[in-house]
Amino acid sequence: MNLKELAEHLGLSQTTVSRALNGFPEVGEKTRRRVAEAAREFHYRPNASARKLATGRAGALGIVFSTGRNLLLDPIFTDFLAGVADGSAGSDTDVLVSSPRGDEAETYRRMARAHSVDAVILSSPLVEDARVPLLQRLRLPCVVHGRTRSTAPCAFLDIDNEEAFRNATGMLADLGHRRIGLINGDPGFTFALHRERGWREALAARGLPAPPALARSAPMTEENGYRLARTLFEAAEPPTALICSSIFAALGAMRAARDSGRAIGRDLSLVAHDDGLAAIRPETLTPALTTTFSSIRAAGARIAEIALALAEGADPAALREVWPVDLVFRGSTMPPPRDAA
Amino acid sequence: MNLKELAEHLGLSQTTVSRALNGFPEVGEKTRRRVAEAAREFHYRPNASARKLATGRAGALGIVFSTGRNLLLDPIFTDFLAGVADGSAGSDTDVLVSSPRGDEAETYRRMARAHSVDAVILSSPLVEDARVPLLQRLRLPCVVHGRTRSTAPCAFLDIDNEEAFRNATGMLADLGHRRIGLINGDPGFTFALHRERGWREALAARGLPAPPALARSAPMTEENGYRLARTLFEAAEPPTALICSSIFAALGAMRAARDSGRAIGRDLSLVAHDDGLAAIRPETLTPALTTTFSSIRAAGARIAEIALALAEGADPAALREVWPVDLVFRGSTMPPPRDAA
DNA sequence: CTGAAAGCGCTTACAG
DNA sequence: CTGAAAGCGCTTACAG
Repeated sequence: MNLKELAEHLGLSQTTVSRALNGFPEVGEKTRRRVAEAAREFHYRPNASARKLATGRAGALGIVFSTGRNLLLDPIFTDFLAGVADGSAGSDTDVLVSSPRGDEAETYRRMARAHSVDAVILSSPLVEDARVPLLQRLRLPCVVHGRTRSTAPCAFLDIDNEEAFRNATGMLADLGHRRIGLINGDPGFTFALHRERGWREALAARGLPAPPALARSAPMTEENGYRLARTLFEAAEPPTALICSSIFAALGAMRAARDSGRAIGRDLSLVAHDDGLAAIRPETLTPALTTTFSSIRAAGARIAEIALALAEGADPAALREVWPVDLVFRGSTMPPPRDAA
Repeated sequence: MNLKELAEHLGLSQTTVSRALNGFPEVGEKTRRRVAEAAREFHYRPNASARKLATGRAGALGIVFSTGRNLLLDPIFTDFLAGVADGSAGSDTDVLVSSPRGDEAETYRRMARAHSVDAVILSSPLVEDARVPLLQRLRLPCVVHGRTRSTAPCAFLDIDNEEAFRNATGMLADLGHRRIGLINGDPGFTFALHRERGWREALAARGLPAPPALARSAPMTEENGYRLARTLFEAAEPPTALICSSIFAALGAMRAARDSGRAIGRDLSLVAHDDGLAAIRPETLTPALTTTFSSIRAAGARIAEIALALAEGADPAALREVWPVDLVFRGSTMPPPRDAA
């Protein structure tokens, strides 16, 4: 059943039916009701492509899987995407994911020229991220999950990584730790930069050294968490506390601690950033893990809303948010052992 | 730049330009080259919505995040989706993910009536899955990742879960284990049913008992892996080997083993199913984990191809594949300890 | 408050 | 081998 048939059935014009369905104010109340009734009865749904062509809107938000960055490998992306899908479910806007064939830039160009999306969501931004100026040039509205260096005319939603890791580090220092290691994500990513900065500042504020050797980074897998923790433990003066940028790295660090005879909590304090992944809940581990927590799914939902607003022509400058991050204290953090202080 | 402008610039009709661009055979070679050249020069891209409207194809594959099932919580979904995106990258078909607003069935109805997708991909199928008959009724082609009970007129790609777990169980039994526990996914899912069947058959084939108490199931999180393993260990005659349906559950089982003083490999043999998640590589754990392995990303890519074929009108009956699963032997599996036999 | 008609940008019989 | 024209199913000035 299409609009024409529905209109004929009702003895109305397509114009009126279309207006009634789209909630235009000038349609009479009884007409509107009749139309709504019939639409329901016949399960009428406007053809998505036709509507898009007529309105000029693509009716979709785009996300490109960038093979280069660690996005693909990142299990938390499922939660993020679920959030985006949640956030856009209210509108009739689709979420369109695509894999770059060849060049990632080419994929965005294609999107722009084919008008297949109204706005783009950028994940895992680099400090210097070429996608931002590219999208600018293509006049494709975009919202960044995270931030890039330049406060380019771009919307973003980030969590306060700097403050989160400043707090976590400060808390550990206040417990008496003097050597606090950092197991971070790849240094090109803004979140990693911010977290290291938070770590460094908290140490500096307390007059503690922040030697580069204490801050390591690599893609956030279990294996890398293990490897980096081992490296840190092998130092002449190994850290008594560790902060990990992901729950996966934390798992690896816990394994490294065990392998080197350290009891988490007692011999080694551990804090991890938790994105709220259901598959691994830090509060259920032994011991329960102290975390900096922020739901990545909630972020995804809000990002979809922002993208939708941009698609409607909202001002990007007004759509910039930095969310606070909770520090959740649990059993994995204690004062350092006597002999290590 | 649109088709009309491009045609005017070339001094040709829209018809010819369209045909040249779409590779129709009747276009002259020089004309085709001229057109291709100009299209490249002006970065011409046909408007996606217009093309869709004209051809009647939606140019998209649909995936619905079903809040009810564990899909959302499943980190491996990222890998699957990346595969789907890979597999569809060659065509100009988008992958559209959506969150069900309200009823999941309603979401499919909407997709069907709005013609927003050409085919649907179904993840995490239940043994009895209402989505299959629904999609049938809506005449929306679909491909199942996994299987449902009824060999409904539906395409699918599954891995041979039964054979995989039969092999793994058989291997453990051949090493001398007599009590082999199973930590499985939720029993409503077909993969869980098949895995339990494989486990049961391998035991039966060797005259070993397969008491229901040895086969546990729950959503495959670290915590559940831990909890179920604990339960199994508390039995009068605890298992000397465990097979886990996911790497996350295996992580939990390893933790439970440690907590109960069991050394993996020596005191407790462990096998896990590995989907090929980059964040946790079983070969890098201590000890390296024996696994049944199948790349979920590769499956996603093939599923996209199948969905594309269905969208072109291919016969679903010809598009059914069951992939073999590798059994990769590593350090976590050994003969049981003497005193436990 | 309602309708006839143009237009969105393509594809594709049909005619030559 | 090429083109004029209809049509895909909507939305939306414009007129009444």
